[in-house]
Amino acid sequence: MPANQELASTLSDMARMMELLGEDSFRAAAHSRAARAIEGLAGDIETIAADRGALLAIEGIGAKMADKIIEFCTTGVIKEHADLRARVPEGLLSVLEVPGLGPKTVRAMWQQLGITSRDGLARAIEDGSLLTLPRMGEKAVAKIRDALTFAAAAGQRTWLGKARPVADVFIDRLRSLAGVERVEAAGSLRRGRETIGDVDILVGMAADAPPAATLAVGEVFRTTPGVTHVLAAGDSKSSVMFSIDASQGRWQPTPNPEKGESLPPPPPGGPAIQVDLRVLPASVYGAALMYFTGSKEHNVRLRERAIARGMTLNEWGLFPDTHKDLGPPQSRGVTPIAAATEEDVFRALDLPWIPPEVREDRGELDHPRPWALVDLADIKAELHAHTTASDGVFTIEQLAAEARRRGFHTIAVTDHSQSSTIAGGLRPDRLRRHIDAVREANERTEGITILAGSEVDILADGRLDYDDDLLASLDVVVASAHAALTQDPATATRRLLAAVTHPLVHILGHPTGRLVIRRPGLSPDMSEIFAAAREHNVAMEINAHWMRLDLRDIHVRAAVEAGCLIAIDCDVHEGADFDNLRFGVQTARRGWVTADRCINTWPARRLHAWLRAKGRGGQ
DNA sequence: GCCGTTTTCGGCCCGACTGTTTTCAGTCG
Repeated sequence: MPANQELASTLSDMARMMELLGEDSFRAAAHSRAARAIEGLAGDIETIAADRGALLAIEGIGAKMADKIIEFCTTGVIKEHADLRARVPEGLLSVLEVPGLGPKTVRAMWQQLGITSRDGLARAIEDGSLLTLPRMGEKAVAKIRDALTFAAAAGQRTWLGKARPVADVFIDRLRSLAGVERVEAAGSLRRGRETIGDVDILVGMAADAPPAATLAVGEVFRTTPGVTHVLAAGDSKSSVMFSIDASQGRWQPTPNPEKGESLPPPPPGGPAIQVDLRVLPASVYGAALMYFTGSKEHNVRLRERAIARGMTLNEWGLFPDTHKDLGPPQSRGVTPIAAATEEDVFRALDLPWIPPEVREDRGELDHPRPWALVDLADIKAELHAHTTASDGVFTIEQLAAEARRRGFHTIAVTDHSQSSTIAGGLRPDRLRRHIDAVREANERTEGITILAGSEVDILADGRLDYDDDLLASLDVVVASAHAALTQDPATATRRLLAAVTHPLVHILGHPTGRLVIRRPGLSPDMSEIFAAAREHNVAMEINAHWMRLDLRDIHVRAAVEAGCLIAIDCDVHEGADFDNLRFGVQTARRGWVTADRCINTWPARRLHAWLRAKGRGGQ
């Protein structure tokens, strides 16, 4: 595990153990906050920690936390973490992950009943001893039993590309119901995070809609085909489990039984994701949408800002006082300053509308206004696509026709190189013939430019998979690492630097080779890679496939700050891959990419000139 | 444990919902 991630997870574990031990909750929260801050860093924590001042400059990290981080970076452990682990049973943290169980309840289970694992909890349910806990009745126990059954699925996050279609099923179904004015997905899905915990659907009802219409929305929601279980069914709030397709496309794991490998068992009831519904008046939709879009940390910042201006912000609107001792303002008849639209609420807080993707408490409230992030409609070129020559399903012409249909002015044919044998990589002679075929197709085709390229392997030692003469005959060179993805960071850094500094490389394809949830990939020193990419005028790819999303959001942000160009590519193998573009664009937006910074938005003339300049003494 | 256009000490976001209770504790987002 990369050091940043390991430190973040250590601090996060410490926070949860402190909660279980009943220690000061603000102290625990401070550790959680520090963990998040570390997770959001693009730079290597071990480098940063060499300068104590740099650590202290990170928001949420003070003197004591800095010492713990330095201790981690120099010794590999934090003594306090070990002390906490000695006091908290191993399996207790997994009990805390069961939905609906919080630190207070789990602590009571542990202290009063000796429960230290999910198995122990299940036994206490069956023998009835759980009922002896204070405030624990039949219904509460039934809920926990249910949650335990679904914990395997519910505790797991899933891929953005798996969750989005689920949201669309519900949105399409609810949109046309009587009284429904607005339907949208909120939460991490709207923010475009690479993994999704549950899907949040928000429905805004017209002012004249009768109460029955609201109830009908809930009913239709809960009876949607694909719903396997109803978790909650209130008037304005419902939760269900919805079955999802577990396939992982061309990355489907293929275990080798001879080596004793097997797939993990599916969770009981099959793979599923939780979907939550909230129904509210359209007159407060904006405030509610902000609230349910989050992130939680972003919301906290906004509320603090509201308080500093003598106002209160909640999901019902922005209110002109802070008398919280008198009860919620909306139930005291106080008229909100703003509530109907997000724009209204932001404006009343002296802010421009903030795109959902950047609402992560990473400085977005201090951004010089207004926001002008790259948009889906800005993308006019696809620079990474495969044909039947290697492992794609389209011929050159079919690929070009599909790209033209989607409004692109340029499509680059970049089949695999010889070392990617499993993917049907092209030997040099085949590539030469393929280049000729692409050029001929380009001559015959109207309305789009077809470029001859290659996705050339970066070999383990940093050499490219074709010689320079062959590479120089291509219009586009995407250099990608496909093998040896478990190299140590220093070796990986040298390897990728060799590719980025190669004079004929245009784009560094899926730079780390990570797969979301599945595989960590390389962990080179990204700041070195970005500095070299800027100097050598190489674009860093955001691979739009939801399994990859590589570069990831925080690296995109660092690349932008380093002055790099960004490419957003679908890595097309089949038609559906074009549809992943929205995930790539969302990831770019999460990294604060403007349209001008993204080469896929450039007009044909500018893009083609940039490509030609490489390797011919230009730039 | 962090942090400061109210504060270097004393705060730290806010409301809905649920299930348990006769006024509230815990969890969630």
